Amino acid sequence: MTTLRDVARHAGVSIGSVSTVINNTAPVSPALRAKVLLAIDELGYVPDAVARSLKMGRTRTIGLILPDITNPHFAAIAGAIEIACDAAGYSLLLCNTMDNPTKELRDLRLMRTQRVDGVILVPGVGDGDYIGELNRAVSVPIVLIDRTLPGLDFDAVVLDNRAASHGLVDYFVRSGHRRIGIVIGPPGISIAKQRLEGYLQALADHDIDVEPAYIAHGGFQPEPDYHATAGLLALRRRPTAIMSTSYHTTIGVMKALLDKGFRCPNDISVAGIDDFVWATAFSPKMTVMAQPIADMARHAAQRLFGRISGAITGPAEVLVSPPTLLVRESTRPLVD
Amino acid sequence: MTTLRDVARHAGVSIGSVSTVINNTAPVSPALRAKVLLAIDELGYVPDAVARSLKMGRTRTIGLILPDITNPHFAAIAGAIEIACDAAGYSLLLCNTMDNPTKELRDLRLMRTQRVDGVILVPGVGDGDYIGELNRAVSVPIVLIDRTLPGLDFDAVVLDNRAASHGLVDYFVRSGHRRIGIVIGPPGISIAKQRLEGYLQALADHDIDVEPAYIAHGGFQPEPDYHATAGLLALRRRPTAIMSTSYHTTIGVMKALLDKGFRCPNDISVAGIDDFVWATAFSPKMTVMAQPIADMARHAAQRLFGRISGAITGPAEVLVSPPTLLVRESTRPLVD
DNA sequence: TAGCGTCTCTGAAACGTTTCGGAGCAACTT
DNA sequence: AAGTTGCTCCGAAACGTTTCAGAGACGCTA
Repeated sequence: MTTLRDVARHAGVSIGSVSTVINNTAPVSPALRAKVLLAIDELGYVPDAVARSLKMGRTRTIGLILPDITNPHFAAIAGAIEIACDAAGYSLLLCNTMDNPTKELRDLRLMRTQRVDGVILVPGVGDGDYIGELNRAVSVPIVLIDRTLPGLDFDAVVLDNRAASHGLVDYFVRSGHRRIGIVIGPPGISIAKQRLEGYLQALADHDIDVEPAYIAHGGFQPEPDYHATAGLLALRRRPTAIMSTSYHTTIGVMKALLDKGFRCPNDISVAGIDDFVWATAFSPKMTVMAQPIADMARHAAQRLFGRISGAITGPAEVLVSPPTLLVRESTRPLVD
Repeated sequence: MTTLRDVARHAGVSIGSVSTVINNTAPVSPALRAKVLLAIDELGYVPDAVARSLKMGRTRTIGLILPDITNPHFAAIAGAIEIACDAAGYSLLLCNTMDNPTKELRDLRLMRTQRVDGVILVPGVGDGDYIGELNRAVSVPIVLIDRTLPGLDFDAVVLDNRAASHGLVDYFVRSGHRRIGIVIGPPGISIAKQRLEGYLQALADHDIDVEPAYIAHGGFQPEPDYHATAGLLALRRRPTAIMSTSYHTTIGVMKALLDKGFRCPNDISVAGIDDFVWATAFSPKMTVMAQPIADMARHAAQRLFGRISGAITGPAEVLVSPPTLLVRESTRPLVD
């Protein structure tokens, strides 16, 4: 590995001068610059970010901690953040928690030892203990995305989850449905809680009594949500419409319908939260509440960069993004 | 940020002793250990990986460069590699090339300045220039995954692409099809080339003449592959079966069928390469050649770790993994 | 008692940068 | 002619670790 010293020696100048040329942090004579550039080229010198980070006290790296990169929803977040990082000159350290609190804590600590300049975090189900650890664990700016945490003032950018499920219920009701089921995730996760609240509020707004059996708890995973849906379908008076509350949930729901022999939308209407490229490639094309996921991720990244640079100060802000209803073919008006 | 020095001072011992305790790299008295551990705890000291990396000459970080994390196929790779890294005590630096050679080169260089210990790379369409740069750009072990590069001896783990498309054609022929179309990606990418070869070879093996019009070139992206498929469907004597050669391609193909009013498999059979969770959640459930993607990724990671540690030496090896045919409902025997 | 291992621990050098006080020199001002 | 200013460039300190030669203390043997 060739170092600054090698370049300096080869060019016959001082180490400091080479550094100045590389970062052009001060005016230098054309002659010096030429000599240095030539030496760099001849030796194939590449600066050492590790040494640089040590000296500068910052790594130009941010950490991204999310539950599961395999989930297209989080992959979309990761993709948008990577682009933002690239544009801003940051590197990206990726961690997958698998919704495992222990792993999440480990990842958080990793961020600390790795001295990242900031963290973008999709928090999992953290108990009080976890939140304390979180506050302690990281001494750099954090911005939350997608999910949020109670009693924590971090910058955050999230979907208007209540509006999303409220809107879905509204749409169902407008189409004549009144027996509306929901497949929802674990209540420990903020979005599950909020999406359920939106559902309940919407029913109340439409003067529809809540039927507890219509609320099926899954796990935001295809498998448990499949079974949750199966439960809904086995009901004597089953719902005429089901709302799915996440990408993975939608897979579970649709799989259950297919396996149990229900046609969608003929026998039952389904709408979900989260859009995806293949939502229009198969039958039925899915009616969904789409979230501006790329924008949200971009915004989270910008906010983090602002915090890091000090351009943004002041109290934490949470940006709530509005969802968009995309009516397609998995839903239809209820005709008696 | 509290340092080793702070801990040492607080515990009333030398810096070196603290280091030895932390890494227990030499025997120390119980008393010393206790004092140090207490001080670490009281000060909330966290070791600085940057300084450590500088001193040790390695970062315990590997780089992952792939075309598009948003593509579930690559996301699956990333997920499996993250798990392997976590288990082996490595951090993961993620880069998205978007199949842009310029960006890919930039990412490669980033790996070098970041002093990662190794790189796992899904190479894009690189010309000769690129390969030279690649060799020069990185001085650490590289292992290729998914795609490969001509005239480059890096460790690699790839699918048996010829067998995958050959097997798909075999299956179609066994089902009575003889007019078999293919939607294929850009020939610059190794897997596109190999998958096309498998297709051609299989046709030859079955004594079926190649119909050039049945070979539709897309881009391994939903959009161009949609149009490529539309071209196939507009043929006077259109294929009775279409094989899709990637995840994104399958989306394009199925979307085209849906939009153009063809029912699958009734009007036309479709089978693809790459399985995905939602392949069984919608209609039709897709017949696919699945690849053992998680195993492949794990293997790539292990191979890289072995190269880094020096446990693996010798010439580059490429591991070719066999695909598995999963017959579902997007294909059916041809009845005349 | 002197010499010698053994066991702990200390202190300093080194990793590759950035940064900054100051040296050297030429061109001005007075 | 002496002093001042401005422009380049140099050299060394510092960032937080790891590592290693060696200092001290202790118990043993001869």
